[in-house]
Parts: sequence; C-alpha cells; structure tokens
Amino acid sequence: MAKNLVIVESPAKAKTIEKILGKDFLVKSSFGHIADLAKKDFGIDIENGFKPTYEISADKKKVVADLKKEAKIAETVWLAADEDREGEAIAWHLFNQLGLKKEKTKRIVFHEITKTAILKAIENPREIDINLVNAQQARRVLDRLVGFEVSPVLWRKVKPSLSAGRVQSVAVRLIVDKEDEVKNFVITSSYRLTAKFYSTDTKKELLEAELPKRFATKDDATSFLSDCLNSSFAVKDIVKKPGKRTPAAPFTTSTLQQEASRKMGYSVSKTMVVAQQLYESGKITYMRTDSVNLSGQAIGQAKAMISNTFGEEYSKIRKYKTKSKSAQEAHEAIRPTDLTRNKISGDSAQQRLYDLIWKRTIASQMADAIIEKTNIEIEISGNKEILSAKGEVIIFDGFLKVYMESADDENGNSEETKGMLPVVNKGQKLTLFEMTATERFTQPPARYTEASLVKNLEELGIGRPSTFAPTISTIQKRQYIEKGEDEGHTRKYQLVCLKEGKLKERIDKEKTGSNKGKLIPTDIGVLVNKFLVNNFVNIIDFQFTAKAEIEFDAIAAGKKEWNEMIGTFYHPFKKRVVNAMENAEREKGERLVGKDPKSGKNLYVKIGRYGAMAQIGESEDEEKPRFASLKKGQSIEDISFEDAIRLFDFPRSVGIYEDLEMTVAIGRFGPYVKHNGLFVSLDKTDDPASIDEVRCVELIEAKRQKDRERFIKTFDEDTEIQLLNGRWGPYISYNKTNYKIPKTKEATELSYEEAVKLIKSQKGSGKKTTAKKAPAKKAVKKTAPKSAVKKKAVKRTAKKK
DNA sequence: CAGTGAGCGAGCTTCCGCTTGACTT
Repeated sequence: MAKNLVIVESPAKAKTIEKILGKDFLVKSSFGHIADLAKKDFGIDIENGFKPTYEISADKKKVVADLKKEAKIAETVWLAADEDREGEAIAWHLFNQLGLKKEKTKRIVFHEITKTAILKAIENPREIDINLVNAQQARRVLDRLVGFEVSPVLWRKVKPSLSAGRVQSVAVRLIVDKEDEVKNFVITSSYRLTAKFYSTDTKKELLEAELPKRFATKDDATSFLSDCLNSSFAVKDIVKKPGKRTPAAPFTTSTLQQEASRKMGYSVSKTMVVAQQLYESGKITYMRTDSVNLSGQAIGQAKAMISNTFGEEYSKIRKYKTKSKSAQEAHEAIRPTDLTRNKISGDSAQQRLYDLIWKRTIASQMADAIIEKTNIEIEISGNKEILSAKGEVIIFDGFLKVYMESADDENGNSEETKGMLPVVNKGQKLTLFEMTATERFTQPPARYTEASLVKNLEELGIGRPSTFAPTISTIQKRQYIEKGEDEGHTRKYQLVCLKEGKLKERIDKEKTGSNKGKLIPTDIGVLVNKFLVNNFVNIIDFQFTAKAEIEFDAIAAGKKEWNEMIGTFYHPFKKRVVNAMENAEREKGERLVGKDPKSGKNLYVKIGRYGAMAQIGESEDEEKPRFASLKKGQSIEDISFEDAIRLFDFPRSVGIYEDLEMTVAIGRFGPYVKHNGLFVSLDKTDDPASIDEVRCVELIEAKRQKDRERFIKTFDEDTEIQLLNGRWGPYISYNKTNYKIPKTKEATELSYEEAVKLIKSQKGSGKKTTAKKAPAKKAVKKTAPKSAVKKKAVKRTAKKK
C-alpha cells in the first residue's frame, strides 16, 4: 500500500509523475476544479461579506469519493495542483472537501515535469497560501456577480436566455467595434508607380524599382509617365545596411493557436483538440499555458541537437520572458517532450501540429539570421523624383533554417518577398523596360479571425489559456457573432503603362471584400453590445479586467481583504443593475423599411423573442400584425425593402407529391419543405423562393433514405428497444433515453438479453437526453386554432412519461 | 423544433476557469 498520495490536476500528468516517483507514491488526479459556487441564490451571501457557498460539482462526485478513500489510508497527502491562483484554490478545496488533517497534508509545486523538479518540490513543501486562495475567490465571486446580475437584465430588456460576462462581452465588443470601423471606412484610391530596367546589355536580368510617393489621380500619374518618355535613367547611389532577424519565443496556447491558424488554417478548437491528443500520448508538454519558459533540460537537449545537426554556430541559448502582464506561468511553454524526435507517428493533423511545435522550439534556441539590405537609388534625367529598388540577401540563415513565423496580414496585402538584386554599379546607365502606374485602393481594417481575436484578448489580459477556445464557441452559441460566408466580389482597377516609348491604358480585375471565416457580429450581438455600452460601460471597459487583476494581486500579497474589494465593486454596480432594470429602454433595434403594398401598413424589421424578424402592421392595432423570420445572413440593419417583403411569400405551395401538398417555409432552423408531417431542411444551395417540385421530391426521398439507414434493428421481445445509427456510431434507444454500446461489440450482433443488460447497467448513470428541452412553451395561445392546441398538448403529455 | 413574436406572468435561461469524457442532427 502506498504511503503517499499525490494529487495533481491532470490525469496524464499523474501517469508521468507516478513513473518518476516509484512505488511509495500513488499519484491521482482531481480533473481540475472539484468544487464551485452553488447555483441557487448566486452561491454568494451578499449581505454577509459575500460569503460563498461551495458544492462539489456534479461530475466530480465520483472523483472526490475516490480521492477521499485514498486519502484516508495514506500517511501523507501531497497537494500538487498548479502553482497559480486557480491551482491554489483547487488545493484548498481538496483540503476542505476531503477532510484532510493539517499534520499529514503538504502543498507542493513544480513548473516542469522532470525528475529533478519533482524531487526538489517534495523536499520543499509548504502550506496552502490562503491569500492566493482569496484572490481566486475574489475572481470567482466577481465573475458570478457580473454574469448573474447583468444577464437577467438582458433577458428583460433584449431577449431571453442571453448572457453577459466579464470576458465574453468584451470579446463581442471588440468584434462589433471592428465591424463599425469596417463600415465607416472610406475606400480611396491612388496610383503606385513601378519600373523595370534592364541591368545589363544582354537584357537578361530585370531590376525592379518603385517610386516612394504615390499619385492622387490618374492624370497626375499619366503626366509623370509622359514626362519620362524621353528621359534617361542611371544608378545614383547604392546603400547597403546590415540587419538581423531574431526567432520568436516558444509557443504558449495563444501563439500556438495563432500560428496553427495562419500556417494551417486550423480553428482554435481544432488546434486544442489535436494538442490534447499529443499531450495525452506524451509527445508534448501541457498545452494550456501562458509561459514561454523552457526547462533547463529542454534547453540542453536543444543545444546538443542543433550543434550536431546544423553546427555549433547555429546554436544560441535563449531565455524568453513573457510580455503578458496577466501571465501566471504555472507550466512550461508548449514544446516536444523529446526534442530529438523530429517526426512522430499519428494522424496527419497530429504530425503537422507536432512539426510546427518542434520547429518553433528548436528555432527559439538558434542563432539570429544575418541579412544585408540593399537600396539602389535611380535618378531620372530632367526629374527630381528618385526611384528606389530594395533587396535583401541572407548572409547567414541561422534559425531561418528551420522556422519562419507568419505575420497577420493586417491590410490584406501579401508581404512582398524581397529577393536578391542584380549587380549594378554606381553611375551605370539603365535601359527602361517598362514603367507602370497602378491604381491601388486603401484597405479597410481586417476583421478578426478566431486566432487574432485570441491575440487581442490576451493582450488585454482578458481570458486564460483554458478559456480562449470555449469563449469563442460561447459567443457563437449565443448568436452574438458568426463566421462570414461572403466570398467577396471582383473590382476593376486602372493601369497606365509606358513601354517602348508609348503610353497605354488598360483595366484589370482583382478580388476584394471577402469576409469568409472572419468574425462578424449578428443583429443580436450589435444590439446587446449597444445595450451594455449604454448601461454597463464599466464592465465592458477594456481595462476592467486589468484593473481587477491589480486588486487580485494585492489580495494575493495579503495587502487587501477580498470581500472588501468585492464590496467596493458591488454596491455601485448593483445600483446600475437596478436602474437598468427599471429605466432602460427596451432594445429592439426596430427599423421602418417601407409600406406593404397590399395592405398599406408599415413594414418593420426588429429583434423579437426568437431573433430577427419582419412585421407588417402595428402591435397595438386590433388586427394582429403579420410576422416572418429573417433568413440567415440577413440583417435588420441593412435588409432591403424588397428582401423584407419577400419574406411574407412563405409558406409557399410547391406542388403535389403522393397526393399530398408540399409547402416550403422558413422556420427556426432555416428553410424547409414540409410534406405529410415530414420536415426536410433545404440545402444551402437551394433558394426557397424558387425551388421547384422536382427538387423537393428529391429532398424528401433523400431524407427518407437517411431515416431508413438510421434504423438497425428491433427485438421481437420488446419493440420499444431500438438499435439506431447516430452521429457517434450505433446506440440503443429505449423509452426516449439513449444507451451506449461498448466499442468492442458489433451492434448488428447484439442480442436482446445483451441489450437489456446494457440498459440496466447504464440506468441512473444515464443522463436524460441532453437535447435541450424546447424553450418553455408559453401558456396556450388563446387565439391559436384549436387543432394546434390539441397537438401540442398531446405531445407534451407523451414527453412527460 | 418547424407559420412563435403583445399579453396575466409560472418557471426557465446566465458567469469564468480548471480538467476529461460523454455527447446521439
């Protein structure tokens, strides 16, 4: 029996550490936090110094019970949660919830999983740092208060089920602000002048130069070109300047997400899923980190590896410091666990991400690249303007041998790769090949991608490595933002070219305005943001978190009481909440777009209970207004009258199939065709306004086929038990609850007895179907047709069973 | 889930961070 119980946060970490510590130590994991604020009444006693009520999280009951059992029989319990605010709180909760004794409990910390680091930690135990725990309690309580006080205001004033929070609301604000900048940006154009010269008499090599200044109009550019018709050109000067490039720091969560997005196009969640796989198979260190630090062991291994492979002159030991003020640095940077492995087994995503991490880590310990920048100035006879040709030569490649960081392409211009220039001499005459003035447009600011949003949040100190990916999915799930799908359009631009003593004009085309994959606010996002800015500026302020962090630090240092800090924040904040609840205007975003030609009534667009909608007539009128949902991609801000009025064309009858009518309409989940009680979603490419009978039949048949495939078999003994094919493979459905089938079993060969056994063994543990219950139906509508009432009532009782 | 959207207003929604499985469009 092990004398020592060590508790860490991550199970993968537990496995590694157990190997290091040997048989006297049992190493277990808490799987992160085990306790959290109770859900009811905020879990905070506001009247009594904000005293929190904690409860063991539902999914951690088992973990805690198990740990409790092991702790009882151990001589010493070592609490080895991470060394940061959250880790200290985890240790504290473990101490409390496991009922540990002070005499037999020790708190230890290490920042890297190496034998020396862990043994050193064991030799230097300490007690739980209650000040640090209090800083965490302040953080937790603040977030609960903000989230649970402000969200209900939104339910009342904008739309039910919405949410606000210290992190998510700022993320949305960044995206809304950016969209405003894009919308307000005025695109102008100017003319950029480039010239190509023959550098030798053999006319083999071309020297490319550019005029530093731009021309405002085509006339200006043309007049410059015609001035050059009879000019001669000569090299005025050649200036060489030495330069260098330095490798980027090893990966943190946020920089890994950015690079994987830029180099491989991964979403932040994809990057995290793949990184987790690499971590669990022991190939990389922990992937949720804000540290750029490498262990001494890793640095030593990198040095040996680089010297052996590339030569000693390529190695340079570097220690990086974090630039982020909010960093807590409980772990190492993300790096391969074994730097000598430059290739791994695994699927292609794993291999590519590993390769990226390996290269970045190795490069971070390599020498600078030495470059030489050259600028050739070219004079024009009879003209005071000077052309300039810029080039770059790598004298020593250094870290560039393995890795080059990508840059965010802020303005959509691809970075020009400056290469080597042909050899020319000072005073040499040059022959003009061609000179071109090209119309260039100014670019609006780039919209955020997932990764560049993460970068921005991190710079503001908002959010943590473990929450960047979840935050992005939260604001998408709340439908505050969505990913753009617009491919853009082509735009014409003009060129004036001087060649062989003649001026010629032509027009070319380029693509612009794509927002594909970029983060765009929705109508609701814009509205909620407007409401929050109007009523809770202090919470939405970009500095709110940074200021709170300063106070958390003071609490951690024992210079401030956490409940005092919360009190100072809460009382004025609560006044704003009450004020907003009582006085704030309901935010509907209503806009009058025109008049319905048929009834002569007003046509509005606004946000309703279920999202963006159009409405004909007034709510106050005796006769009920007509309603229609907006389609995906349409916005109350800029939908045209024509598009809005067309929404009332639905439901539309498309024809008869099997003696029954088919109708096309737009519902909660987009356009669909309905036939004999069967609903089939239209394809993205189908236009609900023009879709025909043939296509609808095709869709219905495809849906029927899919439903048939879903069905594997039933048993004669009990037809209620069904074997079905789902998204995650075959499963058992019985009485509206689902049960899984072990992966080792072939579903088609499952017997009735086995199925019953599976159902019994999973009973109780099986959660009710997670499919979110339909939004609570309101009391039956009085005006609704009777048949509909009946249908709903029947459905409901059936569900209750 | 699917032609909702006001209303008398029950009873529901909601936060951030730390971790993995469980999830059944």
